[in-house]
Amino acid sequence: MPELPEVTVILDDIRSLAAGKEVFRAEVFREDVSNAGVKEFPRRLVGRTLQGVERRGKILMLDFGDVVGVVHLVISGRVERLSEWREPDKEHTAVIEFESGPESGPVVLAFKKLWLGYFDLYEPGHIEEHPLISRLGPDPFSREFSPEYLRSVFERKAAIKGLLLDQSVVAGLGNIYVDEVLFAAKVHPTRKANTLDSEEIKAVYSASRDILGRAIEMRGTTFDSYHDAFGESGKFQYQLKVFARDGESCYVCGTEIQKLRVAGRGTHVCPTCQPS
DNA sequence: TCCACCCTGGAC
DNA sequence: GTCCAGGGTGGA
Repeated sequence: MPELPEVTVILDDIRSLAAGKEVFRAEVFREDVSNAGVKEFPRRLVGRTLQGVERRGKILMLDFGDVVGVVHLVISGRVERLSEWREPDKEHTAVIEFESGPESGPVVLAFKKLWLGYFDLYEPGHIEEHPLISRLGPDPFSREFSPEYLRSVFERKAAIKGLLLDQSVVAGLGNIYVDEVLFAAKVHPTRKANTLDSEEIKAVYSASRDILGRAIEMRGTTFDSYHDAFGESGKFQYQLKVFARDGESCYVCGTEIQKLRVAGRGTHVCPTCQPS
């Protein structure tokens, strides 16, 4: 479940492995993996050089000069370095081989399990045509993201959890980190956003930056599917206070962590620390 | 504002 | 064999 921290780590890996390298071979497994389709995908990438990488919310942006790869890993997607080229298949949904360096062998990156995800190609000037990117809210680490901003978007009676998951409100939070942020801010996920006082809004703001920042430092949260491009696990799962801890006791007060459904998502909460 | 749907593997 | 999780979309 790659959210902002995991995507950040993956991008760092891709940058260090492949930035400045030319694409030697590129293929997708199936027509629906990319908006370019099976035939056009290689035609538009081979021979181009990866100029740089960037993150927009949970989306990976790979800058190939005349072409931009827009990759969304959604839930199960991951990126892994392979030791050699292999044809894409159901598991290795998209595979890109970069040229060999003078001292290193070829760099082969597999974009795995893009089952609900995709590896779209856009022309640089047309990225905003992407339906999600055009609607993304501010990045949690941007200046735009502030307590004042949150106050303005919280003037709705929707559940706070649903709003924080909404990428047009904040770009990059997903189910794990929203639960953790709300616990840290001592706000119950079902609270109507417009009932938060300014202290609580500030707490949500600070917790978002703090938790995401620490998760990046620990190279993300690893459950079943996420590993970085070097196959390493993140360490933030050891810092989780509520997520996946239902039935266990709260580290702060000892109350049993509950699991409920909010905004259609499994949601973890300490009923004492986060009164509803 | 809510919810079924998309895809797949894994849990029962 | 059935059911569910997960992010995002599109229709009710």
